[in-house]
Amino acid sequence: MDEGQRTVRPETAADAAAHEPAPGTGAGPASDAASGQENAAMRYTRAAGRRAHILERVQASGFVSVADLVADLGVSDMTIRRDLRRLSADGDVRVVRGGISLPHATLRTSEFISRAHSSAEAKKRIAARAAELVHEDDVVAVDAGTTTFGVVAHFPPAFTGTVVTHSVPVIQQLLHLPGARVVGLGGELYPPSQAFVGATTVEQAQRLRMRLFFLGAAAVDERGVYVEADVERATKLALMEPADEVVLLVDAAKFSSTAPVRLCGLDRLTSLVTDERPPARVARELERHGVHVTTAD
Amino acid sequence: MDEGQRTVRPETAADAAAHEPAPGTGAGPASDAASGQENAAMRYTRAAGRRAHILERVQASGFVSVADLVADLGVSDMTIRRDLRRLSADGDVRVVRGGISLPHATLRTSEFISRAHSSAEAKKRIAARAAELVHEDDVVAVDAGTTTFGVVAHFPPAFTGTVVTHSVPVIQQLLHLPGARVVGLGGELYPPSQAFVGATTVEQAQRLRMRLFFLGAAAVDERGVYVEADVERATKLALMEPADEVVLLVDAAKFSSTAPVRLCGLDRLTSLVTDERPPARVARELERHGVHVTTAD
DNA sequence: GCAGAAGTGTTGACTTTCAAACAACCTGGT
DNA sequence: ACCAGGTTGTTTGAAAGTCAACACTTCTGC
Repeated sequence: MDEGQRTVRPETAADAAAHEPAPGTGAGPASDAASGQENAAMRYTRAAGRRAHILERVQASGFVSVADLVADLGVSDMTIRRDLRRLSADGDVRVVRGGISLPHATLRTSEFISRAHSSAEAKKRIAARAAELVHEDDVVAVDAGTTTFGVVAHFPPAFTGTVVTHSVPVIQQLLHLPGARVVGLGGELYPPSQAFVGATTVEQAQRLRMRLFFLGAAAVDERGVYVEADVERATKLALMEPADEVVLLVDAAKFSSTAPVRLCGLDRLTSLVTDERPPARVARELERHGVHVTTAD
Repeated sequence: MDEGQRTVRPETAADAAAHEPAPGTGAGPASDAASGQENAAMRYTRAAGRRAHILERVQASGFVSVADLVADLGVSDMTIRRDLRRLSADGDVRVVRGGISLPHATLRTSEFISRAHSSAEAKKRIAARAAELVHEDDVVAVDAGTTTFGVVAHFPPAFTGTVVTHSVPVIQQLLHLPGARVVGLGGELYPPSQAFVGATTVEQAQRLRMRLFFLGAAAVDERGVYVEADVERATKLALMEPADEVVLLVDAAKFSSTAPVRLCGLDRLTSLVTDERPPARVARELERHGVHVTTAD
């Protein structure tokens, strides 16, 4: 480093000439420096625009570093830092070492997603494998639940089909799949599964038809599939009915769990995706009903 | 600092005795050191538990610093850092200087909320003032839109009523209002407003009744209220119909905007909350129809 | 015009974080 | 007992981020 003083200072084209008009006033973004045509009138409106850009950045990705902003906006790190301090005083962002993140309140993707990490590894593998069943132009329904939630994240990036769901986290996730058409089922929010349930939900489901339904459950044994509550049962059944294929996603723990409400028998399933081979008795029964079992390892 | 060597090392109770059993093995969280009873069998299962805790933290708040985790978990910064590297390799978090944040994909509260900051100050004030109209045990509907979105954040913390909405961001926000009963209207997702619209949505709205409806709009003049698209119009009308009071929330910019679709006349409004006094012609017309105008300053 | 206000860039000293290398330690198997 | 493999704490030097003070430029109001 010949002129290497310290760290992240911006280096626009006006670098060779050390003390030129460039320093002193914000030289503007790199593009300006190159084109050289800059309206003097807009110079001092820039601070506000910069802060807007910073907010966009942090809200888009949850965190931006000072260095990134310096590169983006073509101003010095000190200027960025002063903007940050101001934004933080307004409560819009939280300043942390090296950059900013969203303030506590804004974010909170909620306990739901954190629960999704209880057996994160297994669920991730299951979800990835299940997502392989989805065609780019497909009509699929996605159940509420942590495992099924993961499937959406593994959808093909070029997905242009339709997704039906009553799960709030799934809807939220789908906002970022630009090509997808999303049909949401309304109803009353049932907090334990963060999904809409009730008569209205069932009614809406009955009007639909889809090729695939990714089903979640609380427990599975050789006699059938079980869930935690009756309200869940009604909604799940309503979504199974109009689906050509029902794919059950469960991690291995579900084979040794119990849950109070019986959803249906194993004969209602088309396939099952899990992370370990099911116990012998369950496996035998699955085979008897022609359920296709996929083990994601 | 008498023993001040460097930085953030943990300082449990076993601090005075320099080279004791404590260093070398993870001494466990501070509580363990105090109670002293620790099961030897679980010692080396701790790494996984630590990583789970870290995930919870970051998912709860969007960012955690290494220093925080050191204090929380009572291990050295290097250990934390090693955990972080591993989590980041799994794609669960993003390591940034000083800590971790959620990875790009997980978060993305989307452009929507960032748009909410276009005239952030004004909208925040409007939202706060409008939220004062809400009783603790109330039935209110919330329209899609950046301004109306803000209202939910200002609901009384002890709110135990019912909220009806077709807006995804609003639903998401309501997940964190534990007392609230949430009725979501399903339908087809309309990306520009991140809300559900269509015949199904309208139909569901027609079955409801609420005391208050917080309405958003793209433009207002003395002849009425305007929105951007026809699909929005149908949904908004369907929510106005069953509401005892219709409260329109608009920032002052909307008085000088134009939008192509006429929603309704000013006579359909009960109140209007804005940040600057409306232009004379609009104000006169509002008064003529008995619309109560609140200016949030 | 001119003085003050506001916005920036620069410098230099300081603090915090990072990573590699090593040593100490636990656990499980032979 | 002892060794291999994994986990943790410590040291150390380098890299990165932070802050206050100062100098300069442009804008605003008089």
